[in-house]
Amino acid sequence: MISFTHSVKARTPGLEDLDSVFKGFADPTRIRILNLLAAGELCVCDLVDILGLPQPAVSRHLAYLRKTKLVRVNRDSNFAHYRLADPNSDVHRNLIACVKSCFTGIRSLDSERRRAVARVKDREKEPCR
Amino acid sequence: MISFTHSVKARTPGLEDLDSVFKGFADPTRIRILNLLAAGELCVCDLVDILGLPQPAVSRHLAYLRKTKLVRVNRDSNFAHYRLADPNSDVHRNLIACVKSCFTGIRSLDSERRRAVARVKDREKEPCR
DNA sequence: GTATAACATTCGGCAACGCGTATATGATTA
DNA sequence: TAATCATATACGCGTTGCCGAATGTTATAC
Repeated sequence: MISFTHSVKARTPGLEDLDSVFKGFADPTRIRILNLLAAGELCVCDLVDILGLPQPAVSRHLAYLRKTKLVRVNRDSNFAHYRLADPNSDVHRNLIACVKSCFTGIRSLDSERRRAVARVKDREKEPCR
Repeated sequence: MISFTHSVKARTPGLEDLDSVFKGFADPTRIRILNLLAAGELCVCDLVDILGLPQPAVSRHLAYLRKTKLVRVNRDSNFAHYRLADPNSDVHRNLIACVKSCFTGIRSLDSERRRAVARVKDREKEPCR
């Protein structure tokens, strides 16, 4: 018998799913990344630029976020465009809503988010240089 | 000059606070504990009983949850009664709401919560044997 | 005072994490 | 083909997290 682990809708979420989602949020850098992606789709170079962190650090956290299914990638030739994944549980949905509303008020996140919004807007005109 | 680190209201929350809250949720056992405490106040012996884990394990996770300010204790002679702490940020508030609503539907959590509700009710009549 | 009960803390080991540095891969450009 | 750019992964290392077992602490019971 084949188990369709991809058909998210079919499976009732378990404790492991919850745990995984929260672990995705359990790091300040990843919180910053999720906050930036709340602005829209960004490529790794944008994230590196705004976060001011070494590229491998960002890439590793993105890998972690991919594993926990909190983000998804669009690969366009040699650019990787990341965005928030569509939530697959109530908790996930709630946390994404949290990123988009509750996170405002944390000063460092606010200013970064503004930069992300501007960058997303730029990308609409000129796609990643 | 004295810094009133205790007057929570005064300080605008930072990234570290966010991180701390999420780290509190980043473990399946702690998620289970928070889920149980959503039913009301419980003593350690109740938690040990319902979780079916060794007492030191529960105690250590409770210490962690205290450190992250997600729970608070009432010590009554030789019993320790734990309850969810009053949220001190939007994110915290949102996550507690999440515990009370979004967590329903995870089967293992549901059944444990029912046991917790019953236990809380028992305690109203007969306070911790 | 001794025993016991309810919790908390410590220690030792092991796995997971986060980071810096270096390197690999794959597409693009010269 | 060689060089370069964007991104990912590997390696080594210090840190943190979790667990079981043992021990501490405080209060009640005998």
